[in-house]
Amino acid sequence: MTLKDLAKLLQLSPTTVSRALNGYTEVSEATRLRVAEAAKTHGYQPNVQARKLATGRAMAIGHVIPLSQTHEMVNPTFTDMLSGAGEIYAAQGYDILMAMVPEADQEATYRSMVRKRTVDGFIVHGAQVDDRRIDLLRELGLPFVVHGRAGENTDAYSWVDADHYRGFRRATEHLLALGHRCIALVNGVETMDFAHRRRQGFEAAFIMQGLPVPHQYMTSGEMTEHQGYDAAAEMLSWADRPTAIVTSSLISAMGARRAIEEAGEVMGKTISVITFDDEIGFLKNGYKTPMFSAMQSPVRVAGRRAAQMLIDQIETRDFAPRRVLLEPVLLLGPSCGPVALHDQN
Amino acid sequence: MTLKDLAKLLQLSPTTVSRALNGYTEVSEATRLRVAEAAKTHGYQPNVQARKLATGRAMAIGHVIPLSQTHEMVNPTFTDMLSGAGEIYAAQGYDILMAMVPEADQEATYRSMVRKRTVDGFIVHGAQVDDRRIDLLRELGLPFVVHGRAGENTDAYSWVDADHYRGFRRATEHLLALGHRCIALVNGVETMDFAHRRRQGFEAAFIMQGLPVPHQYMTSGEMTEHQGYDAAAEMLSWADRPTAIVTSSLISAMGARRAIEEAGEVMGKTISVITFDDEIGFLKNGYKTPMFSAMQSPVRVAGRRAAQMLIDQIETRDFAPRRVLLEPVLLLGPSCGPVALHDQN
DNA sequence: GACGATATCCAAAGCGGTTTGAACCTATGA
DNA sequence: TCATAGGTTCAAACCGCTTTGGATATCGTC
Repeated sequence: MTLKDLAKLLQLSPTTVSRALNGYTEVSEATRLRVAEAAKTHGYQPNVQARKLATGRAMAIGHVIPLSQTHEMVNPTFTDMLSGAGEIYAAQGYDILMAMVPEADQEATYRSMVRKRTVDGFIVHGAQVDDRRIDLLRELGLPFVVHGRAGENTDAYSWVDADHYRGFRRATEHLLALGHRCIALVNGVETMDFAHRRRQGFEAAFIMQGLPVPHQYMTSGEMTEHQGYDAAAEMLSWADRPTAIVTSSLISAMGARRAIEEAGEVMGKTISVITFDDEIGFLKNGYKTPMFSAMQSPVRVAGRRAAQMLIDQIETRDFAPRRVLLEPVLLLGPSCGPVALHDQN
Repeated sequence: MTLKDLAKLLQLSPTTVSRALNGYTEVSEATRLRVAEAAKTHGYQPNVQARKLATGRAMAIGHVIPLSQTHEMVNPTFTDMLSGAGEIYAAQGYDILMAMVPEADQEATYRSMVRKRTVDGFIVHGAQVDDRRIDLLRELGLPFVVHGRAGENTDAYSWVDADHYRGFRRATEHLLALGHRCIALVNGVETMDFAHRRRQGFEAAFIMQGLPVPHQYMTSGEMTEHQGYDAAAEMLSWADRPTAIVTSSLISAMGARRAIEEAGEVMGKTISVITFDDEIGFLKNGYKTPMFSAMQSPVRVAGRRAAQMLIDQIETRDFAPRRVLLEPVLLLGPSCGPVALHDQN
């Protein structure tokens, strides 16, 4: 059942039928209804490829996911980000065109998607402090929204990001207020923009109170269980070990907790832990009550916001930069306590 | 730069240029080279929409990811599965069209993708024991490959799956050989086909040795850290507690380990743990040495196999069912030991 | 009654490829 | 020498939709 068939059936021209179905005004209400009804009863479904060819629009959004070169690993937050975005796309008739490619092939992937006209815009994942993709995409001309930011100049493109700086500053201030001074940071890889901002927030908390930044307690790496474990185990073996740990993901926090327990310490009593929590589906911070004190910022929400922002740009053709900064919620759980308790150490 | 432009430039007809680029034989080698060169230097890239319209092929594979109705959560293995498949797609010029939709909307999503001709085939994720999607897809007529299987009748469709039954049987036999008799199973949701098979494997190990199946130690649920923790914590509080635990995912195993340590037990000494490990990127079973004894079956490999299988079917138009059963590797780590040590309990 | 405005509809020309059917050469064999 | 076959190339139709630029009918207005 093509448009032509339907038109013939209705004794109308394809033009009119097309217009009737697409809500143009130059069609009488009567025929519009007639067409709509016929379309429904005959199960007419426009051929998407043909429409794309005619309109030049792809009705699809490109998501190019970087694979970390070292371990071909995908950041687990990506799934939830995408499912958030997917809700919006589904509602507005856009498809998700996905590619998971190593860093090195990214530029080629973007270029090819643009040349092939296979998407109307991009969501950029895994923004680095110094991210060449921003310039590339500006050059390519399609609208895009960055999940995260890339370095200092954040005016020239659209983005949706959590306020990692404030989150980590506030978390650190919270620990300082509890009397902690030896606070460790188990951060993500700091070429990633979000990790860079988190580190700055962590440092700012000390600086603003005139305290020295505890560089000796600051580490960074891929956010795995083992990273948290190794970092915590190492530092807990020191004579001047930290009394509190700030981690960058729930999964590192779980590793840190393991090291803490193995060292015979008690989380929340002798060692405090606070973590960032993206609230991804299969890794909950506790079940009924929270397991860790945490800065929460649901990545699913970021996905929704980014998707809507991009679609708005595509449909209005207004590519002026837009921004959304999401404030993490500071959730107090049982994993933090005052420093006083472990004085005797 | 369209085909027509290129043809004019070369003083050839669009027909010839098209044929030259697509490897038809009715073109002399000389002109083929000339065309190829011109295409490259002028950066000609065929318009995908136009080609799709003309050929009727979409050059895209549909991945419809089910969101668990309860928590809108996505199985974390999916990312790695997809990145495995992505390698194959990229090499063969296929795109990934993705949709994450709640159970309830799945049928509609499949139907719409088929009607809109937007994909050439499907990969089915998250197969259930009783999965209506199989019949639906057979009815829809596009080729598809199931990641996993759906119940007993596995002849009528193509699939790629790990041998969950054998994996769990062998793991359980291993524990039995170590003298364990009170063995717990912390399984996934058993409406999922893989979880169902795992349970059967677990039971078979007992049955084959004439031992009673320890139903009181068998639980199932969403495979989260908390699931592992809760199940282990609960059972360890019993008088006749288990001496070993088989878990369905690394993440549940981590929860179980937490409960074990909190209970003052020592994993691998007083309580043994063995787990299934999909080898997903960000959740490694240990770093240099394994953390858990495990049945390993990399989901990334399953992704590659499934993708290749599907593409073969699409390109040969031979939809006869094909199957790949992947044998899990049994990896012995420090989390398992003989039962003798905890006799005094 | 003529005219412009408005509402409604349509033929035909794209969009950018693929594919069918035929034409044109050139070499081969009778 | 001519028919035949094989190797190359092309014009034109087609895929199914959108959109441009009228055409036609209706209506109010002067």
